[in-house]
Amino acid sequence: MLYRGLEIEEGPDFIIIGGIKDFDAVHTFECGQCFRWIRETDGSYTGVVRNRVGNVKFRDGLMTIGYSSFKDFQDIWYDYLDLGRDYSSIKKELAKDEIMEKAIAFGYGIRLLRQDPWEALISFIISANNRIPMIMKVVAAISNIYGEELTAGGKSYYTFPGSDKLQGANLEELEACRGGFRCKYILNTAGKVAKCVVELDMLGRLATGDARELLTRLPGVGNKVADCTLLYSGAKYDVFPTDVWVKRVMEELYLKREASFKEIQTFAHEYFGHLAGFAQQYLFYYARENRIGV
DNA sequence: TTGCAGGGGTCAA
DNA sequence: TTGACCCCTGCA
Repeated sequence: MLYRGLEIEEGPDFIIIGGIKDFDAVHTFECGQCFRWIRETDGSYTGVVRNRVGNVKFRDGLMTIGYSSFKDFQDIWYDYLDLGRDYSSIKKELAKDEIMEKAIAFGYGIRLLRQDPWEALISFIISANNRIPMIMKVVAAISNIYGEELTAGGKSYYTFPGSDKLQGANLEELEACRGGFRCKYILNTAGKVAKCVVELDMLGRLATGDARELLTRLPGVGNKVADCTLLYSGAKYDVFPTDVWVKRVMEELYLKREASFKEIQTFAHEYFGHLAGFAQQYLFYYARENRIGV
């Protein structure tokens, strides 16, 4: 059958999708935007989105999503994987200099996942002064303890717990997830989100600056975490999350000198405009994998 | 084997 | 503007 220009074939416990361009599983799941997709030995990735488990494989232009039905594709995967967006035109518009050309050629299959803003928020609070394998472990531990169990392929998976659930956690128990000094941020942020002091669902409707300001009211959330939350939940694409890697690559390749975070933000805003978020992701992946500026 | 630095940032002084 | 911060890993 045909769904929004994609050819879908439905199996007993999987679907096959044809007609997807500009996608690569490694690029998308390992470019640093998400922390819940586990690479399997066959090169596929298994993850939990909302209350569904999925196993994504992409080969020879065909995507297979295991543990999923066509309805799951309509309800979750199409949006989550951002399949409705024309990345070819984005890349064409961004590849206006040699640096971006290289970065895009390197991470040509990156798609910005439209993650749950709450999960992205907590994940990036955990990312502060931390490393990716560690972030993944902490997010998994929180899900295992506070999330709900799902079963797929004879294995257990866990949903990411909502703010209502996490706000009721006690600090000591949460600290068993090895989040360290970030645990108190998580707990306090969960309380504020559960009480709707900050409404995550309305972020997309605010001006970018206002959305960022709102998020930074939450404990453990500065500009970097706020921008990651906005970008990786698909709320805003004109942000340019600037961490040490992005700072390095911008200094080395564009500014040709040391620069402050604010200078880099200003440059990115003017140079990449409404596509700044996409540019950031290509650059980050390129810089980190090639250790640029180290 | 032990010890020490440092990591996708944020907060408080 | 500067250090501390949990916890873990890598490397002397």
